[in-house]
Parts: sequence; C-alpha cells; structure tokens
Amino acid sequence: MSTHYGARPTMNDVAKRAGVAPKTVSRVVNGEPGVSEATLARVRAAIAELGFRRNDGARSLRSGRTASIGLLLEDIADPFSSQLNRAVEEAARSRGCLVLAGSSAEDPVRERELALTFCSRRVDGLIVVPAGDDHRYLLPELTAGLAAVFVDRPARRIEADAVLTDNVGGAREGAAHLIRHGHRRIGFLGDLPHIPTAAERLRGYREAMTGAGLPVSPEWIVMGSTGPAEVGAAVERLTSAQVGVTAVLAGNNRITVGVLRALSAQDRGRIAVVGFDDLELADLLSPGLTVVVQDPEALGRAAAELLFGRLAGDRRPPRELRFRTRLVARGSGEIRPGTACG
Amino acid sequence: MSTHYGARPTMNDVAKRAGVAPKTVSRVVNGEPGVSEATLARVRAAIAELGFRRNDGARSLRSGRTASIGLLLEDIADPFSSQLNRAVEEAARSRGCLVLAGSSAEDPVRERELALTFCSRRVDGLIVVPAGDDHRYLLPELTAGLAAVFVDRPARRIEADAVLTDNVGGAREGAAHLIRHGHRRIGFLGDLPHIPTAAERLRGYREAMTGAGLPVSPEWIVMGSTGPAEVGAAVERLTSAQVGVTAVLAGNNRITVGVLRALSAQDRGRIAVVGFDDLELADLLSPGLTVVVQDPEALGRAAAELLFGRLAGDRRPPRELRFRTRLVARGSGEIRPGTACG
DNA sequence: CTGAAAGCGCTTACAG
DNA sequence: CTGAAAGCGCTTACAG
Repeated sequence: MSTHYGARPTMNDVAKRAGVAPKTVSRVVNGEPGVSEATLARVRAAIAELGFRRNDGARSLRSGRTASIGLLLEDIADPFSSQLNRAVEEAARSRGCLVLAGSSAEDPVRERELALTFCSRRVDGLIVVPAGDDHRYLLPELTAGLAAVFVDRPARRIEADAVLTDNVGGAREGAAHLIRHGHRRIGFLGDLPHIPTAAERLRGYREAMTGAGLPVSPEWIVMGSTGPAEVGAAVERLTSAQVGVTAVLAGNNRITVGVLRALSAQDRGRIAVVGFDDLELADLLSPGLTVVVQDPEALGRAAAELLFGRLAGDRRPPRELRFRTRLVARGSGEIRPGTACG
Repeated sequence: MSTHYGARPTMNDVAKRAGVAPKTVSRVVNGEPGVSEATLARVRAAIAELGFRRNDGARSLRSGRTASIGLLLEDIADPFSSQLNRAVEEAARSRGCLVLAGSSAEDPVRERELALTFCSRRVDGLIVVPAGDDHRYLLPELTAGLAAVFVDRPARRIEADAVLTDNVGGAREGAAHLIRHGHRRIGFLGDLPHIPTAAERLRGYREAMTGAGLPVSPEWIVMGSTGPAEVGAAVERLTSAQVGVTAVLAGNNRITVGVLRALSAQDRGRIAVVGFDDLELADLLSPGLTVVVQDPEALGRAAAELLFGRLAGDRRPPRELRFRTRLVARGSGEIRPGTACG
C-alpha cells in the first residue's frame, strides 16, 4: 500500500511495477480478455501492493460516459421524493450507475441551476420532478445527447418522456367516494393552481361533483394554503356553520396532515376526510385515514427504465406514462354527514 | 447553439471562435480577474453562440478535486436517512459541492462496495452511516487524502471522526419516564445487538432499571425482531398474563410502528409505550405517542461541518460528537399500570 | 497476447 | 492583460 500521503498510484505506476504497458493494466482492471495468466497475476499483485484504484473521472473523460444520472426532486427528505429516490437508486445500481440527487425546493431557479450543474458533471441522463414551467434551457443539452425523463409533472415547452400519476382520476375517485357516502357539500384544499398536479386534482374534484349533479360553491375551494396555520384557518372556515362543509378532500400530503391537526378530536369523527397520498401510521389513527394513494416507487422505477432505455439507444418519440391511483378506505372517508360522534 | 447531434463544444472551440487562447476562455468561465472588457464580451458571446458548458470531469482530473462527497445511508428512503440526506445536501450546496448518495441496506458487503465505488469516483470526502464492523478497507483511501466522517455509529478498527446520538442516555430517559409513571415490569424491543446503537439503547434501558432498584427479567427483552410479524408475536407474549409487562420501550422507528399495530385499540390505552425516534402523525394518535427523539438534521449538519473542516485543512485528531436526545411526552408514555381504559 | 501513440477537455505553472 | 506548453489518468484505435 502506498504510504506517501496524498499520492495516489496510477495505472502507469502499476504498469512499471508489473513490467507491462499501461494498456495491459487497463485490460486487467476492466476484466477484458486477452491477458495471459502469468501477466494477469503480476498485474494483480502490483495493484494490490500499490493499493491502486481506477480513477473513474479520467476514464469518463476518455470514454464519454460517466455512468451517473442526475435526479432532481422537490425535497429529498419528503416521503414521496425519498421513495422515488430509492427506486431510481435501485435501478441505477443494477446497471453500475450512480445517482446525483438534489432538491429544487419547488423553486424554478434552483431547478435550473441544479439541472445545469448536473449537466456540467456530464451525467448521462436526468430524471426531473420539475418545479419550473419552461424547460427550454435543457435544449442544448438534449441536442448534445443528454437523456431526460420527467416525473410527476410533464416537461414544459420541450418534448420529453414523462411518467405521471392520473391525478384527475384520483381526485375524482376521492370525491366520488365522499359523494357515495352521502356528502353534498365537500371542500377541496389544494396546492397553488399553477402546479400541474394541483390543477389536475382540482379538476378531478370538479368532475366528480358535476358528474353527480352537485353544485360547487367557490367558498369550498382553497388553493395554495399549505402551511399548518393557513390550513387550520381554512378548515375552520370550511367547517363553520356559515360554509357548512361536511367533508374535505385534501390535495396532498402536507395539506392532509394540516387538516387532521386542525380538526378537533370531536370533529375528526364528524367531518369526513380523504387525503391524496398515503401517510405512515394512517391506519392507526381513529378513525383510520382514507386516502387516494399514488405509487412513488412505481413512478421512479418506470422513469429509470425509460431513461436507461434511451441511454441504450431507444430513439422512439417521447412517451407519456400514466399511473392509476388507488383508494384505500380506512374510516375517515366513510363518515356520513351529520354523524354525531366517531 | 450547436446543432450537430452529440457534439459538445469545448473551450478550444470557444477560443477559436472568440480569437483568443483557451486559457483566456478558462479565465472567463471561472470568473478569474485579468481579462479586458472587450475580450470578456467576445468570449461570452462565443460561449452563448456555441452553447458551451464547462466539463467538470475534465476540470477535476487536472485540479484533483471533484467537489463532490459520497453519502452512505442505511436506506435512502427512511425518514432518518432522508432527513440526514437533506441536511448534508444543504451544507454541500452552500459550498458548491454535489452529493452522491446510496443505501447499504444494512449489508456490510454493500457498504464496502459503495464506499469504494465512491472512492473510484474520487469524491473529496465520505459521510458514512456504517453497516459493517471493520472499516480498514478505507485505510488506503484515507492515506491518499480522503476525508471521512461516520454518523450514527462509530467507525470500527480505524480512527475517524464520528457524530453520534447519546443512545444510552436516550434509552435511559425513556425507561426512567416509564418507571416514574409507576411501571416496574417494562419490556424492551430492540434491533440486533451487534448493531452499536441497539446495544447502547439496551444498556440505557438496563441502567434505568438497575438505577431504580428494579429487576430485569430476560423474558422482557427481545432483540432482533423488527419485522411486523415478529414484533407482533413479541408484543403478544410480553403483554400476556404469564409475562405481564405493563409498558414497552421500543428501540427504533420500525419497531415502534410494529408495536402500535400489534396492540389492539383497547391495549393501546392500557399498555404504556415509549418509542425511540419520532414519527409523523405521532401526535394525532390516541393516545399520542411518547417518544425519545434524536435529531437527524443536526447529525447531518454536524457531520458535514466536520467533513468540510477536514477538507479545508483541519488536521486535528479525530473527534467524536455526541448529540443529546429529547423526550417528547404525548400520552402513550404516561399511561399508568393497571389503567382500565385510555 | 501485448504495447506505443494520441487524445479526451480542462488547469497548472509559467513567461511575456 | 494574454497565451504556449505540458500534463491530469485514463481509453481509443491501431499495429504487431
């Protein structure tokens, strides 16, 4: 093992020690055929003695592939993102590929900066949960050979592969579930309407109401209030005597948590709630939380499959995959209007 | 913008177009001083026209720094790991550094492979939540200048910085809390005892019992049963009339969830529970879940600070940081023995 | 089965 | 303020 601090042995060092050419060391390191047993042994010994480890950066510079992909998430720490992250990691790992992941924090500027930083690192491909609404900044990179797949929300102003959830259908199903249990005055709390998923879920809610012949009062819809305090205020207003909503469809994870916290223990047995996205422990609440679930692992897996397909030479036109949601009934969505106590 | 598919413009291309030397382009791209306004403008124009983006791989090869660090987690998707991940990402981002993250899945072989893969990528440093019990495989890398910080569990058989949770103290506090509420027969469910954190938490439990002059029956301790079914069986046995435990200290997140699922709604108001690690929605359960919390963000932040300090030239002897836990009482830990109903 | 030469795209260490 | 030369550590594309 090399003991000179800071000095890393190179293939050249190994070659000299083994008395061969660098190319022969390269063959051994990469498991290429055409090396005699005797040479193989000498080179391997030299590698072990020097503690040699191939420099993948140098390799990438010459070969043109970095065997790494960039993954752009909204927030690496939230459950949706981190489950997607794991699915992508798994797919990458099985192909000897590493994942550079980062959070955009729902900020288009940060999305763009991170995406282009990944491009400077010459990732082979990009999987993006986009925050922005204009992805033309990727055009030069795509032209230069970058593969890109969008997840959860489609690319805007460019053509690209996308793996999406059927948000309209999911929200429709959630609202229809509440209608089926007797509700006519149903509130919808969603994220900012410029976010495609939020707009789609709102549309699904409206479709279910209209489809059942029910009116929708503008008072019942609150978009863009996702912080705990704002959700609390919204819930209080919606469930007040004046507005008189008997059920709430929550447009995402964070909003659902806010709604649950805002409802008093008593109201939790009185106001029906359906959430979009699952939560750990949701089944242990009383009543259990009824949710429309999407499958972040399936999204991540599909996105990775698409991406690696592109990297393997797939030149077909961009594809759009839609994943269905599933309604999981656990109690909170089955409360009927006018129930005195849960 | 270059339109020839697959061809990326280089600094040389930019230099030719602007009529300057590559070194001058390098100065402009890196914001170095000593370039006249006129030259600056010409080079910038050429960069924009060609759609040039610096190849960071080539840069790293020459400069010797990749501006990236490797992060080795147990499972990128679990809340502890993903919160730690975000804290590390944030610290790295503020220093223009990217994070390569991967999961060891609690497998020493996979830990080692991933760590050495990161080394082949020439990450500047490594933050590791270790799975294995021998880290001498990192010695050649450390000698060559790699910085490494261990988190949650210390390095084994090598000297390295570590950022840890006070597991003994945390478990002691959790058990003492139950004792203070009148329990004498307290069960402990922990992970495999060869995992340092699991062993420490068991020790804290024992210390609290002994410190209060209470006996500990071997029947009350179950180590290594972390799957839902196993935890269920363990809980059933512990709370049976024969064993007669009135309270349970759950040694980690997954075990806590298992315990809650295993307890019937009635038993949830009868058997006291304290969990190690917080859970989302823990406050919305009935009773609310009492937990000993650690702070994964603080661990991640501290580990990153230590690492970047080393990269900036800190040559002091390895340090060990211990973070205190905090007990959050929400109801489940305050149930007294013999309570008929929650 | 083995190797010599060139080059990937930058930065370093100079010189003027 | 600007640039020519060399080199980072590999692999490519040959040749023998």
